[in-house]
Amino acid sequence: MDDGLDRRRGAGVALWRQIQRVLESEIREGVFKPGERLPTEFELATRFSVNRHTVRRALAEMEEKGLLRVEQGRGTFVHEHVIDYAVGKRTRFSSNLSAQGLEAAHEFVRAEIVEAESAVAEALGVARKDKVMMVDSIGMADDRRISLSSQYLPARRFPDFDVGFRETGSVTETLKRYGVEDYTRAWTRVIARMPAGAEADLLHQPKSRPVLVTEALDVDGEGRPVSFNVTRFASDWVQLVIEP
Amino acid sequence: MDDGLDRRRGAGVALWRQIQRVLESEIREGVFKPGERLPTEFELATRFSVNRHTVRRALAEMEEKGLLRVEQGRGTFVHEHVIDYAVGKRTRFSSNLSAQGLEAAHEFVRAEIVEAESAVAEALGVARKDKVMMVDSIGMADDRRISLSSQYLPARRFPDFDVGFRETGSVTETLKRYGVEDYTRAWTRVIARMPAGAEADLLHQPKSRPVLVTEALDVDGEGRPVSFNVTRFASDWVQLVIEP
DNA sequence: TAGATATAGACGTCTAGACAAATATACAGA
DNA sequence: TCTGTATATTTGTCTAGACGTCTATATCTA
Repeated sequence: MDDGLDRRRGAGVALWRQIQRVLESEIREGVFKPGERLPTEFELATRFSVNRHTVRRALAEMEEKGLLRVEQGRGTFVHEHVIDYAVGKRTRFSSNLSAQGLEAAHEFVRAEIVEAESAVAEALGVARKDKVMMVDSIGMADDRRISLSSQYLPARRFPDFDVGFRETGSVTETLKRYGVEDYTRAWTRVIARMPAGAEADLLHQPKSRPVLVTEALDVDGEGRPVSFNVTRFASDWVQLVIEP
Repeated sequence: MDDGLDRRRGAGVALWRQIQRVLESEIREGVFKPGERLPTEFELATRFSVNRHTVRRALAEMEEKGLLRVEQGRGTFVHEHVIDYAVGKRTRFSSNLSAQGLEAAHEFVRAEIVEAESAVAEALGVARKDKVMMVDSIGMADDRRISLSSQYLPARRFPDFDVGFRETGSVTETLKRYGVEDYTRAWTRVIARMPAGAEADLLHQPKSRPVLVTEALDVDGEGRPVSFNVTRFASDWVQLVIEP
């Protein structure tokens, strides 16, 4: 049976590159659809009559190109639509998603009045141990969990913020109730790291996949800190696009 | 002798990751300097008492991160300074390099009056088979060859352009002799491909390393095409930074 | 019925060896 | 002295096998 490979030595194209080419064209042609699991490494090795390591080399290249998501213990999946999440002056969760035809929602997780620890205090311009409202929520794109946010707001300025947020499901709408008609992004920091167990659980993702973490400050029209946000994005689904 | 590796199974960090970490910190600490060849895979495998494939896995990650240049048959080298070559409205070879503390120069290769073939004719807005001046030159950054350009200019509008170019070594200065006080970039296209044999020779690079090829049109103040450029950049040394 | 445990499935790591391909170097001959 | 050829060096490819690690599913027990 012809597996489409030119096995001659000196043919000039490594077997693993040929396998990559065949699989990439099958993805392009819709044989494997976004989100769908590819045949296992063993199955592909059998199909192409090559060693499993040869197949793994082809899959590794495709993963590097962003075509595949490879998950230990689960399988190899055709990558689905990666969300371009714009981070700029007017970073907005909902408009970021609706611009890409996705339905945005927040799932409230919990809210808590806590004492500001140092990074939070410094960002919000409050004293250490001042009360801040911490609101945890999950960002949904269509039916997928793409982010986990911890939002900190000065408790005195925004009492019962969580109540309004649960009612409106929108940060922007809730802030308006406190007279903050608009806010903008002061700064954003970005790192990548592995999620904590609870984070992975809340994001419905494996512990072995990284999260993209942003720390950001939003300020009101007078430049006063409104909220400090720590957001963990599921990095398989979201890429940040930095707008100057 | 302690090679710095925790070989216990279940230690949680793969051997190849540990090797990568050791080598990366040695590069950071200046044990291996930019441009310098690393010990061979065999030597590293012996040093760390691991299989050569394990070393190759570490080196592959470092290559992917841009830390190393790996050349079949020659060796593995610490990557040197990669030039950020800004491509925007005012793309200029010399200012791109001097902004990074590098000395820019062009080496004239050859000039020839040729008949415009279709891509050139279309870009310059001249008839097929109209005469155009084709000037080949090599772009130098300090003492390194980073680009090979074929520049096409309408021969009637810029007669003997090559003479002025050889005298000034500057496209901008030569164009001023013809009353073109300024020019801007109309469009740029970018692809990557493997070089032809002659291109690799002229760039002093192996045939096995890709080139980044830009096709670009420069226009004068009235929007009239001035030159059409095909530039092959040595992709090991140059990355394009696209400016809107 | 729910939770714990065991098993199966799938990818990840490491070793090992053989041979190919590209480049560098040494040597021979004109 | 220069060119061509042979050899050595170094990375690249492919096979093979064993075992580790993570996840999913099935089964057992309370």
